[in-house]
Amino acid sequence: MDVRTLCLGVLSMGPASGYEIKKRLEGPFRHFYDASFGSIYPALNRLEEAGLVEHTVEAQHNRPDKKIFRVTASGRLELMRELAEPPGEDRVRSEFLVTMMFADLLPARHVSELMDGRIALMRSVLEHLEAMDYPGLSPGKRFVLGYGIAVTRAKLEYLEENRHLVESDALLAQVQSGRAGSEAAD
Amino acid sequence: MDVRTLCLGVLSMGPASGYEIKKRLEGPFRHFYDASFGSIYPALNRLEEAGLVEHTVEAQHNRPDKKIFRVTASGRLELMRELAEPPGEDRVRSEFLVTMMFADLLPARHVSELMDGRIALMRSVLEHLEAMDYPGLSPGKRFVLGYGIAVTRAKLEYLEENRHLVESDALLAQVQSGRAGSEAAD
DNA sequence: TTATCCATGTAAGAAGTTACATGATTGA
DNA sequence: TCAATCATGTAACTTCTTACATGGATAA
Repeated sequence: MDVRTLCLGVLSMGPASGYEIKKRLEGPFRHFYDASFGSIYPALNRLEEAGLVEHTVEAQHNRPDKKIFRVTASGRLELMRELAEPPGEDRVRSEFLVTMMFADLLPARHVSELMDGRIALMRSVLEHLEAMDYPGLSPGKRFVLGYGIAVTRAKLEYLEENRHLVESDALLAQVQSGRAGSEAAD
Repeated sequence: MDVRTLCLGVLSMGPASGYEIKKRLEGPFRHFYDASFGSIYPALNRLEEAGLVEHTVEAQHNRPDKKIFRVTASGRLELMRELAEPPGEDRVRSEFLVTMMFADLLPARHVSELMDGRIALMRSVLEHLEAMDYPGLSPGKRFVLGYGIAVTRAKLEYLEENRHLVESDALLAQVQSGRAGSEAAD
């Protein structure tokens, strides 16, 4: 599964331009898949070459024409074929967690600031997700959205309840073992 | 932050060969960062060129020599510099969630099987993580491990309590609106 | 005045994966 | 007998990101 399939999927929910696809990916998708314009536009052109989507042109005022893409019949088949394949493993890359893993190498103040920022971020993500939950969502969207909400809540709770593990303990441990500043400072 | 930094971080917790680094990344790291041999070995060589790590050779029986890497003083400085930078956004790519988003395009039986597999996977991940939680972990490791456990539990609970959203409702909705098989069949 | 939104696209480059080469040992 | 473990490494390839090009309209 790649950006091509993702575009096919988004288009299966309704026609859209490349620009709109990108915007839609910033909705509930955002938290489990991302794509840039630089990958979406070429993906759409390749999908069209393969006959999986087609487009009509809509004129714009002082702007490049808008290309509205639609999935073709064979595009729908191809999407189902792709979705029927066993999904690959999740790929996660969190620089925040890597940083926390090595929190004892950083000044406690810095760790606290990171933690504040992270908690604020999780709160805003949560608000954002909760605001999307209106009646009329497809079952798939509702499921995935609920998943995002549940996971984000768990993260937020965990951060609030366990930040002390990396904020004070690490520094205290250093002080107590007399290593404070011996390697890190200056 | 890339595989180079990650290797530097792993090595800051103790000397290791490339092979061992890979194994260690399959511990608590696994769930928020991944790297293959094809990226680790070149990364180590580049780190060494830059003077951030150095290695000693350990002879093996009928095997390539084992190269044990250690972080140098400037390597530690570089690691701290990297960790001090604001962490980039999390990147997540979950084919499972994409598939669930479009669950209504798939046979309900298939969705159920996917769900069973996913729940089993989450359970084994959870067991695996819980088994790692022994006294003596660094605060950073404990924090990150607890995070993984909390998030995995939340996922597991959500899946168990909400799988019905994509297993029965979607199909029922199709049947009820008389669209069953009109597009998907044949 | 500066940034953001709209709108498409290309080109260069980064980063990483997969597959291969080599090969003995150990366990199922 | 087949797969996995240990052990390092390279090369080809895929995939995606970043930066650029274009440019009017609108909001801060």
